[in-house]
Amino acid sequence: MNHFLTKQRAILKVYLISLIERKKMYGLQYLNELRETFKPYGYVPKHSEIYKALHELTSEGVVYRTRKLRSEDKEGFQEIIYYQFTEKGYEKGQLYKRQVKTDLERSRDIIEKVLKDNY
Amino acid sequence: MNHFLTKQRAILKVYLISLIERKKMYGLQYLNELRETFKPYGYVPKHSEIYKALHELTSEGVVYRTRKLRSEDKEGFQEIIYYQFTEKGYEKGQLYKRQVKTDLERSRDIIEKVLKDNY
DNA sequence: ATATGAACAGACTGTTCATTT
DNA sequence: AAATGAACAGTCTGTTCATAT
Repeated sequence: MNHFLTKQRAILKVYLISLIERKKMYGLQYLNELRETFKPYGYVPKHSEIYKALHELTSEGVVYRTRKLRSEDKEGFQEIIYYQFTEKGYEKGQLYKRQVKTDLERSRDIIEKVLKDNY
Repeated sequence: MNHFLTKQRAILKVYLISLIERKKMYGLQYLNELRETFKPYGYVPKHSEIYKALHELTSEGVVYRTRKLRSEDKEGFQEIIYYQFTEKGYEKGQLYKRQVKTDLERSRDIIEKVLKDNY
């Protein structure tokens, strides 16, 4: 494993864990949240990335999915999928976040060093 | 162009430009320098990355190559390739560094935000 | 073993297509 | 149009192979 800067997938997963801590949401809601989050930085997450991140958290046993039918006024029934922590999910999520934190700090240190060394 | 964190190729090119500003060197010398630089961060640049970065700087007209024969005591003649700025190379290099600086600062801001938002 | 380079493979991310309501 | 998902394509990086001294 060669380390450079933190991968975007890891960062998205950290945000998703934090969001799931607060509120049970579904895919496109997370997408919109995260697009708002990164708007000032010119980074626009793609929907496939969010879904892949959610799928990973699911297969890693951090969260589980519940299908629900969204009954809207006009439209019919649209199936949406909510995510929440499994029994051990919260702890697993915290562990993952801690690991990524170390990686983020290392990345920040690298960037600081690059700026210091070259400018 | 979607922006997330700065790519390692860009960072290596910035370091190479800075190194070429100071001293005319050849490929594996840059590699060793950069391995020392990133040693504390667990990142070990690969030789192919350095060569690709040098090739890019060459085809972008920032540097040019000069072949020299290294006559060592025991060994025979090993051809090595030195890099130095073209006529407009220094300026081009500075321009590139400025562009990457903006990107590095944005990346640092993103990482700071991720740390602030999730921990 | 040092030095350079290219070919190939794998990982990561983005774009497009498919399906349903 | 909103929502989910998968397939496919492109890019970036790492590993391996080739060549020469």
